[in-house]
Amino acid sequence: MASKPSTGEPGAAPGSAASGSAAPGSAAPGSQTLLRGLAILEAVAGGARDLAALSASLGTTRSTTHRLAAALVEQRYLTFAPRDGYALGPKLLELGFRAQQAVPVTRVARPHLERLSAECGDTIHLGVLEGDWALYLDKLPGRRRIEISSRVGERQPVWSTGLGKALILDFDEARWRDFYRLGDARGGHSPDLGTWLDRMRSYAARGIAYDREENEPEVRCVAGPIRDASGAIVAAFSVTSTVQYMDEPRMEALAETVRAVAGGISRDLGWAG
Amino acid sequence: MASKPSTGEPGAAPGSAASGSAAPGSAAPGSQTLLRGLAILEAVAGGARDLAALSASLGTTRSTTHRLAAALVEQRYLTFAPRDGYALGPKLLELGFRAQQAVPVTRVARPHLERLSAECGDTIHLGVLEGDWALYLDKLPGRRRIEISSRVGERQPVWSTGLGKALILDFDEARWRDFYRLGDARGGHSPDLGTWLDRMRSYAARGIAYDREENEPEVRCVAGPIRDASGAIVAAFSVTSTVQYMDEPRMEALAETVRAVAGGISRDLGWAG
DNA sequence: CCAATCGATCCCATATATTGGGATCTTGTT
DNA sequence: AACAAGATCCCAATATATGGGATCGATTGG
Repeated sequence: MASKPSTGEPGAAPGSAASGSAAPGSAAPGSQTLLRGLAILEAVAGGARDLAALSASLGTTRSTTHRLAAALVEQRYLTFAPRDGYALGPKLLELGFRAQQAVPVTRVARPHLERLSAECGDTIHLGVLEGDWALYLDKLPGRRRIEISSRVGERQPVWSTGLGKALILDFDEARWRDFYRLGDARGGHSPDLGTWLDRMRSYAARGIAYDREENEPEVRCVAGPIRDASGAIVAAFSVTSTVQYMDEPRMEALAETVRAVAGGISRDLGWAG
Repeated sequence: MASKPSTGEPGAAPGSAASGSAAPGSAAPGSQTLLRGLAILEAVAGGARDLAALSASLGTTRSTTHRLAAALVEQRYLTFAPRDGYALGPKLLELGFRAQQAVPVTRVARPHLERLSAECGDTIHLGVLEGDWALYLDKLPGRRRIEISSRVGERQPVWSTGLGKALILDFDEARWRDFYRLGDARGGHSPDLGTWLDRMRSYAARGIAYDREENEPEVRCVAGPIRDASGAIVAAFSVTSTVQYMDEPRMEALAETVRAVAGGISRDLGWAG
């Protein structure tokens, strides 16, 4: 029955509506004890403090719950303080930190972006904020005959690209202005400050950034922010094409897709949203 | 079933060795499956990539190992990629981050330490006393090309690190001796007891602890204690670098900075000093 | 000050979830 | 094309986890 538990994540089709809660029917035979132990971890993460709360949360008796919790405490996955009850333990700090180091954004994002690329056929970029610039880390060419002139390792101004704008979506207006001013130094701005800020506000509200030929004529893109476990934006990706493939309706449709993919990558980075 | 009745550790794990995970005499009955699952997590953290390595590492058959690993993958504690094998999963990132947030000191200290990090560019650690050990709760890498080998969630001996010494600055000499003796059990002390106590006295008087290559050659640090509303030392942080960036004059200068930052954090915790 | 209460910890016979040997399948290699 | 390496699946035997209840320690209230 198991469909394809192969590649890390199910994900399947875009717009996975399904709830995130554990599906009761999900097959996981032969690991009840382990699964219950992990459930305790998540119950504690979710705020459970004492045995009663844990027992209720996973539907086991006090004895069982206690035994499992005790094992987790002994292994330092949980801590237990007589007054305050259970809390997440140092081992989780350690493993979480290791996981963070071992997992570059590029590798995590790759499969997601490849799926997206196969689906939409446009050029996709992945990038991070480096100083005052947007740095391109990865690029998936896409199937269109047109070529987007950009290279991995290249830097682009933040204020003018969709990807750049997605990277600074969470910043406050003062910092937005700073980034806009960086453009003044080198060549003209397309939109004036007021217009640009208005757009940024709307992008921030929607959680998606657009680029409607503001940077180069004929070139449009939709970009989404990628968040880590802390919720901070650590990277962004953009879907780019020429205006002939990117009319307004399609941009709207893409926005949903981009949001979904961005969420998927973020979750793989530990984002809980 | 002529399985090995020994629940202990068979051979040494491949790759990185010597995690202190296996509790010596402590038997945790009634949670074998859970314990084995956790062992898999740590084996992967220690570098195990494929089923064979995992099986060897915890002494179970392929079937069992696979079933547990599959459960962990399904719960997103691990990821599995056909080519690369197993790796730590996003759930660990999430729980690790939550664990960090759950410790109030970490949250309060963060902004202060980030400011300090931006200013000095060295590696900064935050830690607390857990039993007889200094437990690292947070780490800010710093901008130097050198890398300090330490991990969040890791434990270090108190007597040998600047951070550890800062944590016990308020203790009396009897307890200082106790901590010094803990070092005897495992390997040699750099300074003899008398010298060490002399230094501790001077550190206590100044309210700052140093580490002048006592723990590792080339590595120096300056550490300050963090106090809560009661005035008790509840945490400490250290600024670490190699000797080339840390000559005597700079250590003196840093002492003032560290004292100031430590005071700032302490005040945020309700300290009135 | 003692009784009542709440929660954690421990014990043990029973039922059940887990185990591991091997068959099978998938994927990459010679 | 056949091989090899590793992952995945299946099933009977039994070691393993389960939970009801007793115990213990601490906190609250009368």
